Parts: sequence; structure tokens; C-alpha cells
Amino acid sequence: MQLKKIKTDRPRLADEVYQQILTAIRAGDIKDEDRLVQERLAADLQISRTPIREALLRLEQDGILDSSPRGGFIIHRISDQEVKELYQARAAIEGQAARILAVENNKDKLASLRATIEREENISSPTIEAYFEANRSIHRTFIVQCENRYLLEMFDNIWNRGVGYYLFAAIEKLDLSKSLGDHMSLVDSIASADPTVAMDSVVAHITDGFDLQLEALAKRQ
Amino acid sequence: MQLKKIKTDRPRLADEVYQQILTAIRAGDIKDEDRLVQERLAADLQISRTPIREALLRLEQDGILDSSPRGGFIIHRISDQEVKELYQARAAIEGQAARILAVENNKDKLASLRATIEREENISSPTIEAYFEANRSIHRTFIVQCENRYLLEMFDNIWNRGVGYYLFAAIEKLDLSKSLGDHMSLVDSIASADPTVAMDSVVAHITDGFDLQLEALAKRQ
DNA sequence: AAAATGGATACTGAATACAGTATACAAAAA
DNA sequence: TTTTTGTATACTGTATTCAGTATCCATTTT
Repeated sequence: MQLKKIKTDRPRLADEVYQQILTAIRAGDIKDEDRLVQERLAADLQISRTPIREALLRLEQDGILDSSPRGGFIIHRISDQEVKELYQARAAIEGQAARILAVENNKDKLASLRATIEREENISSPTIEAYFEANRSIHRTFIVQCENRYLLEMFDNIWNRGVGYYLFAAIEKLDLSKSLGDHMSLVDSIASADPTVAMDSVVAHITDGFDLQLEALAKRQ
Repeated sequence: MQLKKIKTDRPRLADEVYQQILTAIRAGDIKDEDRLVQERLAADLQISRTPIREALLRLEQDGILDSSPRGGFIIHRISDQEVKELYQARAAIEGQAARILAVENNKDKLASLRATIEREENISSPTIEAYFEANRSIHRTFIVQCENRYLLEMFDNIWNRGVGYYLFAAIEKLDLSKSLGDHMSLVDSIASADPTVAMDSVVAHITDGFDLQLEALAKRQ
């Protein structure tokens, strides 16, 4: 009988608090003006302030929250300039992933990517949140497939920064027919085995949504 | 008389601890087997454990330290696979910076880059640490010049991960004559105004040092 | 009415205490 | 000798307390 080693890393409350806050932001449960106050959250969650603080400091470090002059932490206000820079950063990460995958040209990985795209674009209830998650999942699979932990980590950080805004998911209508074509063509460009073609295709795909994103943010404010 | 607004952000002890530990790692004052124990560091620095803990958790989050099964935190052991991935991640970030700079083609920025290269390669005492810092500073200036906070942040994170190994600074001899030519040619490729040329040049420059780096790491263990 | 002042309050950052967990090591058993 | 067991110790993660700081708001002054 082969017994499986029991994982002994102790879960930290701070990690769970971090995830809960991130999830709440994404669900729209935390508004722009809401202040996340350590003592209050501690009372709500019935734990001490310490892990709350650790989680909040980490969310601040990750660029998702800012400490507020009135106390507590608020969702980071993102500027147009920052959005532009995030799009450039995305192009760097996801463009590199495309290059790596094009060079590798692994048929199984490409098939897996196509399967993910088909599955994720089968959104049952078209809310902006669902669209954001589907889009993130699709793009994330490209990174996962190129098996580079750092690119994945940077990808997650970029997308987490936009979680309060559904950044990168700005569309005029909740209509996936346009998106469907676009993602598959990315896989096609990777299948071309030409890293430059693949990267340019991904970069163009990313850049296309930039202006629409700025409009969406303007409407929000 | 115009009075300057006094910065009111309260400095945190944790931030200073973070910097001190990073500096100590870079200086080689912390060895691979050294365990950074919260209580001990608190006694050494004559402060409470709390900011120590905050700094250590952040260094862990940044991938620079791992928590040790024997207690405390140790310098993260980096594998060949991780080095490979870091090189790819660098190529993504620095390659994108080159593209941005090539498109922009700002004469002042290029001149500033050249000045930095000349200054940094004027190392008075050729130690591996000095070489690492000079190399980092040169490469960092490319990122700074493209004015993208996220690329800069990711750049710093990548380089900080290698601080305990002088990663990206593996050379056969402490001789900068080779390095001098290489960095200037990067600026030249950016001056060509062709983003693909610029990026390919930077990526090749980065990739060239990869095998040498693996050898240096093997010798160290 | 607008600006300045003063004090209460909210909240933070750090210090300290407590309880739990994992490792190391000595002693006992096979 | 090797393996197992028990216990002490080191260290962590969390809870609680303390002291300092900044903001808010009411009151006073201009």
C-alpha cells in the first residue's frame, strides 16, 4: 500500500483573507469608495487583526489596493496612463508566450488551447464578470502552456490589478462572436511556427481593445 | 517663498528590514545555509518581531527567500529550469522595452542610455558584485527610459531573484571589454527605429549569457 | 463667510503574549 | 546497531495591547 505524503505546509489565515478580498473585489462587492479597515474586517471575520493586515499589505504590494489618507485601504484608482502601461506589459508577457509556443509548436498544447477557447466561450450567463473571467482563463492558458512560472506570475499580477475594473474585458456588447474568432486565430498564428507572426498576432489582439477600454473606464467615472 | 509639501507617508520598519536583508544577500553576507529567524533578527536589530516578519514574508512572496522546514527563511535554491525561465522572462520584459524605445526613437533617451553605459562600465574594483550591479544598472536604464512602471517592477523582481547568485552576471573573467561592445550595440539597434531589430538584438544579448550562467551555478554547488 | 485652532476619534505600526506545531535529539526497545 | 518513542526546544502564526499619528469636526477668530 502506497501512502501519500501529507502536505504539512500550514495554511495561513492571511492567504485566505487575501483570496476573499480579491474575490469580493471581482464580484463587485467592494466599491471604489469602500475603505477596508483592519479592525473592522477583523471583527467581521472574527479573527485578529494581524492576518488581515498581512493580507492587506500584500494586496497593496500587488498594486490592487492603496492605503487611504482617511485610514484603511481602497481599490487602487487606475489612470489612463496606467492602463496604457498595463497593455504594454501584457503585450510583453503574452507576446513572449506566443513566441515560445510558436517555436515549440506542440500539437497537443495547441489542441488544448483550442479546447479551452471553445469551453470558455460557452458562457451561460453573459455578465461582464463572466466575460472577464472567460477572457482571463483563455489568455492564461496560453501562458500556462508555455510552462514558465515567472511569466505566469507576472500575468496573474497584471490581471489581478484590473480585477476591480474588469480591465481587458471592455466590449461594446456582451457578444462573444467577435471574441471567438480572435482567440482561435491566435492559436492559428502560433501553429504557423513563426515566432514573430505569433507574437505580432497576439500583440495586435491585445492592443485592439485598448481604446475601447479607455472609453469603458471613462463611462465608469 | 514656495514651501515644499512635506511627505507624510510614514516609513515602515518592515520596508527598511526588507532592504537591509536584500543588501546583505547581495553583499554575500547571507550564505545559502543561513536561516533567517524572526526572533533572532529582532534581537539583532533591537526591534520587535512584527516588522521582521512582514519583511520576510514579502521576501518570500518575491521569490527571494523560502521558509525552511527547520524554521526561519533561507535563500531560495534556484534550479537550472528556473534560470532558463528567468532568462525567458527577461527577454519578454527587456525585449518589449527595446521595442517601445525603438518606436519612440527619442534622441535624448538614447544619449542618456549611452552615458549610463559608459559610466557604469567604469568599474573601479572588478568584483562579481560590482559587475552584477553595473550590469543591472545598465539594463535597468533601458526599462526606466521606456517609462512603464509595470515593466520596471517586473524587471526589478526578476533581478532581485538572482541577487543571491549574481544571476545574469556570469562571465569568464571580470573583463568588461566584451560587455562594453554589447551594450552599446543594443542602443544602436534601438536607434535603427525598427522594433523587431531592437528586440532581437536585446533578446540575443540576454540569451548569450545563459549557458555561461548554468556553468557558473554548477561550479557554485 | 472663511480661515484657523483644538480636541476627540479612528486607525495604524509596532511590541508583547500566548498557544500550537515541527524538528532535533536523547533514551528505550527491538 | 537500527528503529522507535518521547520530550524539550525552537519557532511560528495569531491575538492582544500600547503608543503615536492623521483626519474630522466643532468652535473660535478674523
